[in-house]
Amino acid sequence: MTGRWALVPAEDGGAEVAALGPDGLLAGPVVREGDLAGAVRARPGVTRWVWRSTADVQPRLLAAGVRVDRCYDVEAAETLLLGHEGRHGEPRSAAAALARLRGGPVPPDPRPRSAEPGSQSSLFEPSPVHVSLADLVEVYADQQRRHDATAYPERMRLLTAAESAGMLVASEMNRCGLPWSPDVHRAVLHDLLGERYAGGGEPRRLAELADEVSAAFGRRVRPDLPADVVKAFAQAGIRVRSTRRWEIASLDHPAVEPLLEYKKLYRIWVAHGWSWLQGWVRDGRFRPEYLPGGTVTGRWVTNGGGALQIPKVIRRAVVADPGWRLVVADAAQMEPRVLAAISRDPAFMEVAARGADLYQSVSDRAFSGDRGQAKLAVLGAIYGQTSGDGLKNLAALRRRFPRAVAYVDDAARAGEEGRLVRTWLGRTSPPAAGASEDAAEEAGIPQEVDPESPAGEPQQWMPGYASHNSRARGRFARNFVVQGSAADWALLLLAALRRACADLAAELVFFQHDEVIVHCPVEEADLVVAAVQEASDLAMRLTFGETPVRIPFATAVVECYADAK
DNA sequence: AGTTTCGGCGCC
DNA sequence: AAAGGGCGCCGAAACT
Repeated sequence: MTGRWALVPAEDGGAEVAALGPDGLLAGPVVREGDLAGAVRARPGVTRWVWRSTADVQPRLLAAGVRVDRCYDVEAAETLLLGHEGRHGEPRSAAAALARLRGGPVPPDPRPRSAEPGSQSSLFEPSPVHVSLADLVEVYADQQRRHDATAYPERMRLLTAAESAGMLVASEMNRCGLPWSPDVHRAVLHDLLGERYAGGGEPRRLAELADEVSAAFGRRVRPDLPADVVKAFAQAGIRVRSTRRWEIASLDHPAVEPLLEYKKLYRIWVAHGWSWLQGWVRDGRFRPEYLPGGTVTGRWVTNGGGALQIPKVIRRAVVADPGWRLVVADAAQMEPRVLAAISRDPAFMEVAARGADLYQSVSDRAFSGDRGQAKLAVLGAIYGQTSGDGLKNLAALRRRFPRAVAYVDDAARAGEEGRLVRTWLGRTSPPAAGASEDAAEEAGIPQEVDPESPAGEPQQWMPGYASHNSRARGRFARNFVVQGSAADWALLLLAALRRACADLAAELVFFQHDEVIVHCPVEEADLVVAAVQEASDLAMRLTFGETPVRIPFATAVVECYADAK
């Protein structure tokens, strides 16, 4: 009852299970069990459960109070392996993987369903094609071989294991939910927006601000309609291209102030107002649906509820249970530190080895103490800044940290040339739209001219210039290797933290790229604070190998999320 | 009438 | 001051 076991749920609530050998193939009989959770509970020695989809199995285990240490999510792994093989668009269901293996017709993936407040199911409906345990094992064994064919098999194995751990964490957080006080939320809304009027229209404060905007223009203007606002400014003799905050803010006009205030509050009202509260918070918990690997870089997304975009003012509503605390832990300068780890730039690693503010350290070495410039330069290198002071700053950064900048420059060049780039563990960028056209154009092959475009305008792909698309792909690839490798690390962090919490009453309740929240009894708070930093250090070693780089956490123990930092 | 895209802004 | 990466969400506008 040790080692890896495969599991396939049955229609009737039971399951089939079987032990796997070192080659990933069946190493014992297929056992039919009447109770899925019971089948797992009865085999505590299993080190890793291999199944089609965590989102399919894990909710049933959690409902029965069964916890597994590790799993291997075949469909998550299929997605990553296909990506590494440069086959991003192909169906990634287990059934599709099996069909590819057997040379049969490949079924398309089920369509993702749309977000539904309060729903608990997985993003994909259950696969329409049942995959038997024997078939699943066949796919799994083949995946093991495909790991060996990657650039760095050990890293790829770590990546699929980490993504699987992320799936476990996500389904546990989906079930647990984030402690949320509807009373506090309503108080915040009332404070900001005023009373609601019957009929669902704008609350009082928004109506007042709309009136102020109209009064300033001398006519009725709807501040939520960009076209109306642009027209109103034009009539006042001010030409604006859009109504974006940065374009409006500097204008000299009495409508500006109430307009900006309106936009700020309007957003809270529509995105996190009373109807959001009604739809997404039940029994004192906000339950978004986390989707690990939902973005191309490996960052998570949430399906519905906007959990990763909770406005700061609304965080007042995130309140620990009585006698419990929220351990809010924020990784300090995660992405620059990850760049240090993946580039192995000696000077940059030295800077990133310290717990002290990284931007300050960089500025001491390269910007005569100007922290702001150092931060702009570092972020510009990671994001691909193309103009302004960024370029000058980048040159200074390059002089002091040549390997770090070269690392992202190389990625940018690969992206511009339409080549794939990978994160440290092997998550692979999708081929960007237009890449093949640009490559052909650079090779001198004429492209079809868009018949809709005006004849007199120069085409974007005129020889001698990297196209707009090409440069955009460069920026994407540049960012991909850093953001994606940071996401690699974050998965390992979560896995380690989950392990630490398993010995406590503490629960992981929130994760947002470089920030985690653990909900725990007040007595456990100190343990959890230490566990976060230990998990960070472990994740760093596991992900990047021996490196002096550290990612320190700024941690606050609070009763309310808004009181952190 | 239903579906897709756009504009704007929230988060990292 | 303006600009660069990744997302989700909402209502309005633009489509089919």
